[in-house]
Amino acid sequence: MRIATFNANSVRARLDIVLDWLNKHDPDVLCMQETKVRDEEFPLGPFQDAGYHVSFKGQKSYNGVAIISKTRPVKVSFGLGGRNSDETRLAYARFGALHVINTYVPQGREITHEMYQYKLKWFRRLKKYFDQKFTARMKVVWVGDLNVAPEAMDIHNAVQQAKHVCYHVDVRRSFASTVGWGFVDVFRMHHSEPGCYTFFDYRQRNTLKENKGWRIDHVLATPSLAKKCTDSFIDLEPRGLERPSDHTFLVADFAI
DNA sequence: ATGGTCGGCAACCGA
Repeated sequence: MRIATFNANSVRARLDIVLDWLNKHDPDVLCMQETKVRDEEFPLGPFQDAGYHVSFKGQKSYNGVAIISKTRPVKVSFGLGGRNSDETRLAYARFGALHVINTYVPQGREITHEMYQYKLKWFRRLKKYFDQKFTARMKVVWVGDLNVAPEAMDIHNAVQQAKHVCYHVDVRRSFASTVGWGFVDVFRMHHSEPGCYTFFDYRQRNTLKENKGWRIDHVLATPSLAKKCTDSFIDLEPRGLERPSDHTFLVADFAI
């Protein structure tokens, strides 16, 4: 079972990249974030033609999540629940005993911005969501653009980023608390080396060439599932293409 | 400190 995640930054603009990638890497599940499209305009046909089922929730211009899968999920839902459920930031799908949660965590904008507080709160709400819906003994996988570099080794220039909304000590604590609900970072499980990144800012030059990136996309699995993770890797290739996304594809393989 | 580049969408906002 291959599970992958990709922040598309517009599923329509990256459609060819995603379809080519599906064809090449043959994942069972691909979670996408920032699809940036209303549901009625989602390019469903091309995915169906490629043999995939798609569960999606989007809006105009911003956010939007999709779970692309070879089999039809038993159950699908969107959002954290409650007020400001953020349905275009969280997608859930169950495949048999496997529970997949795909999130596009709020970026936070600035440390002083109210969206940063919203981001910290989002991690608390998400932990509660896990508490209410699952137990850490179940096979749960949480993937997506989580907008947090958990450790210094997850950014090329950590010392300069102490006040960045994706690395500040408070956001790392919030993230760690939610991870502490019962998740294992399966990418780190297979890669202890530094210099592994999933995001390369294209507002700056040569970030990919000089490997100046951030590891802010993640695959996190509960222990019983993590135990079955045979490999995880980052595919940098889409960054080298003509119309790259700033994010890469992150893959995890499970012997289930 | 600033600006750099994208995508959506039609002026800027978000990243």
